[in-house]
Amino acid sequence: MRCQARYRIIVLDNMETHHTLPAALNIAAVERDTGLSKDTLRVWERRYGFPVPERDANGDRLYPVAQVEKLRLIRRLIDQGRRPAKIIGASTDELLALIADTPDSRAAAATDLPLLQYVRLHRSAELAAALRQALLRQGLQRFAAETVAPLNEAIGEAWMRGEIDVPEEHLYTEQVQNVLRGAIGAHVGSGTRPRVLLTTFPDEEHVLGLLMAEATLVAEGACCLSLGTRTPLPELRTAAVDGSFDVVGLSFSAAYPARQAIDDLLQLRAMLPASIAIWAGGGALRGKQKRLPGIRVIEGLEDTIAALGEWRAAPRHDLNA
Amino acid sequence: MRCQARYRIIVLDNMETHHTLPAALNIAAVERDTGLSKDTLRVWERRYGFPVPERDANGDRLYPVAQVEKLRLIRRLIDQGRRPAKIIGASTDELLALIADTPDSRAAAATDLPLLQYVRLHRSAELAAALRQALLRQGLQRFAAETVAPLNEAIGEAWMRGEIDVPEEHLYTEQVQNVLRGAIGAHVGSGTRPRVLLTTFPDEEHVLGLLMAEATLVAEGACCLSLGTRTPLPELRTAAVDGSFDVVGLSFSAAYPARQAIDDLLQLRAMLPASIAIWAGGGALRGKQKRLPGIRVIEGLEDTIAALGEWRAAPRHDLNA
DNA sequence: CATGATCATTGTCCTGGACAAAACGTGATT
DNA sequence: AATCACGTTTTGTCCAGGACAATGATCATG
Repeated sequence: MRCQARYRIIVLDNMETHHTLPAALNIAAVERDTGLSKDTLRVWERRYGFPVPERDANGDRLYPVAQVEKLRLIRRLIDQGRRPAKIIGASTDELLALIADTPDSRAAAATDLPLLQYVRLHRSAELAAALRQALLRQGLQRFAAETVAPLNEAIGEAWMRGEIDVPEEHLYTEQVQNVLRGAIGAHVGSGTRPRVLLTTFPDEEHVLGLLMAEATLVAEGACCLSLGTRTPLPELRTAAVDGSFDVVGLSFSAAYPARQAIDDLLQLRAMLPASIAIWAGGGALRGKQKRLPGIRVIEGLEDTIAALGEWRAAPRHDLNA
Repeated sequence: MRCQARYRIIVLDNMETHHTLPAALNIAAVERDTGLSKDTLRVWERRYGFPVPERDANGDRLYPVAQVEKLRLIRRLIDQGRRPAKIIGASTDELLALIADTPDSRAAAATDLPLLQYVRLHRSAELAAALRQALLRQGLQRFAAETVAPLNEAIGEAWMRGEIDVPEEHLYTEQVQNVLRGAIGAHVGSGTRPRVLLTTFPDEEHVLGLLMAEATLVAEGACCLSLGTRTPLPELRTAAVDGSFDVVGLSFSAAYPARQAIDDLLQLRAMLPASIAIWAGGGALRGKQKRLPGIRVIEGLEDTIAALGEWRAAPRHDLNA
């Protein structure tokens, strides 16, 4: 089977066998590293003349690392809203210039956050200590809203501008998870209402938004159960109904296509009984409330508390359950 | 763009619009839900005559949920070592019988674990409380080795046997993460040696093995930095060298192809200076020590402590760094 | 029994064509 | 100025069917 070896890399030894770096990646590895599907990579080659990979003895594509780097830059710019045809012909340097030209100067201001510097410099111990200190000082709720949320945004923007890379983002996510999960675990609070089931749709893998929501809700005395990311819709329905939950909460990162988020939410709405509320929040849903009948759009972390208040103030819920 | 809607589902309204369930999934959704690639799905249809999806107005495949269910069963059996041609013609009931026939009767014994029952019954609060209690009773290290590890295995086997589903596994993973990460965060211990960089390769997304390793190491006074899952090799190299780590630790679930694990590890070994040790553990590597020169294979959690002892007893490390 | 050669199975990659959904641009309307 | 409606262009995914190498299975030999 040709691709059973899912991470096949061709190594070209230059002089010695020490410190060899992979010189070319097969199409599956490029798909993983850039997030561009194999079909997209092939159709770009056909249409725009880039990338133009080498071929191995069998005629399979082999992408030099330089081209993969450029693909990564292009991917970033497309995520910012640019279109492939406009940028794919540019040189690597021009692409870097485009990325640096992001008019979002707020990012530069946010750069002053000392915590962001810890991320940049890989100071994980200091980062963890500072996060924990902020948690103690602010309490769980304000910690999520006033420390983690802005930091999240600053990291996202730094990522867009290419100022941080995979390891920095991973490190950040790990440390925040450690702190948030520890704090969430400390709040036992079972048996209270409402009972909220938290998760994301199958194509959404970002976990921090979910954890922040859970932290906020738990701090307000709700009884939360998180299924983590990527729960298939039918399973989500079963879990919500069988567990007699009051609310299903969904989190969407800004990268999630808004249109798909709306479709998926309406689909879920049709699958769940009306007695179960649906709350949905995150970047993909800003200002989409009117298009989502039967769904409470959460506009930011503070709004979570408002939604909770509304639910508790609502005339009647089956309290005999 | 045809697949920009990555989670397109065709809903057939039977009578009312309430409680509609998706009747058929497009090929991308099936790929996500079953883990079988689009190419594999198409080639199976060509070769074995299953699955045989409907077609939409455009000629695109639409897989009825019944066929997706069967595909999931087939996938499970293949993961157990069966071959597609032998089982793809069987009926759903016959497949279920095959799964139930797993000779692994240890799973039945492990079923008695009370914690596993909490997972089965979605008793998340009780599960969390029991985990926390076990942690307090046993301490972090024994908790990882004597509670989490066996539970992990039992869950894995129950999954293979089809006794638990996506939400149960997610719920379990979430709760264990909450407890483990809280405990890991409590150990500060920076500045000690060795400095260990923990992560997984890009195709490995299971996080629990990594967390268990981190818990064990942290409890022994190592200075751990986890990058979470899926770190690309070049970035891993950079992070390890720039952060002047003594050890890079990799975790492999049992589902990771052993051959690929070996290739990837040797590749990493060639990329890192000899002064940085590589430790690798997890199901995919049982008994593979001899094929991996320059890599310390960790045979189980207890062996982690042994490896740590060996490292500390080794004649000389650059202590002036 | 272990080991090596032969054969069958199987997953991935290839080419080149097609199409619908999203983005864009334009002009009319509030 | 915004907002909306509409035609045009761009773009990502899907399709068919052929090919091949890596893996597993089978069988012969030491």
